[in-house]
Amino acid sequence: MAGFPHPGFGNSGKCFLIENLLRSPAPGVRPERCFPAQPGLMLKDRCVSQDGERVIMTGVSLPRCSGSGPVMPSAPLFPKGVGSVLWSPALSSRSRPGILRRAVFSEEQRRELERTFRKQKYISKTERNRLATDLCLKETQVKIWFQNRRMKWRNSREKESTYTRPPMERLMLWSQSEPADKTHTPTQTKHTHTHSPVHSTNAETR
DNA sequence: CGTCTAATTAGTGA
DNA sequence: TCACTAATTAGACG
Repeated sequence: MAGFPHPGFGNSGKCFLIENLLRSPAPGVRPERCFPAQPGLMLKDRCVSQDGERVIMTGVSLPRCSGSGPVMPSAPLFPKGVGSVLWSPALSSRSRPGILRRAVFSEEQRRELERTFRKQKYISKTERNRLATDLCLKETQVKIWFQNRRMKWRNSREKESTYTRPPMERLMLWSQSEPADKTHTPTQTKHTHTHSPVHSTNAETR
């Protein structure tokens, strides 16, 4: 397979767009503000909302649903788990194949994630759970974030060492920063706590 | 339009 | 079944 299981998706997939597929005027939606006072709020001037299908409000910026954030609307728009994207549970992930909803995490959310990442490149289940609830994200999102983050981190290190280090040294660095063997689940943290692999200071972000 | 990055897919391992 | 990597797709944004 490896291709795209869904026709009309993929390379030229933009042919029939969401707009077409699910066009909806979304009358009650004010494109110009997802939330008051939310800097983390991406989508500056559009908060696309199509039928509630794709309201991206990333940011709802829940600086912490558990109360410590600047603003939390009294009514939790996201009952849970959707700190960043608002999609109906019915169509989570793949109920609408070919349509990718991409959340944009708020600054707060990222900061927290980054902070955790700096300490541990691999997150344990418990930590993940905690972080997720803390940031009003789904566990999956946290997981994915860490995955992507690791990739990014690795790539950047690789590049860096490609230019600055002799090959041997690079290898050594690798063995240091990777959790023993990278090919299999480093997260044997099944129920134990994490094993912070090495906090290699370098969780560089732009 | 290029970059960043969230999400998806396929393949693998425990 | 779940998590991981690697590659890829596609949305947000400068």
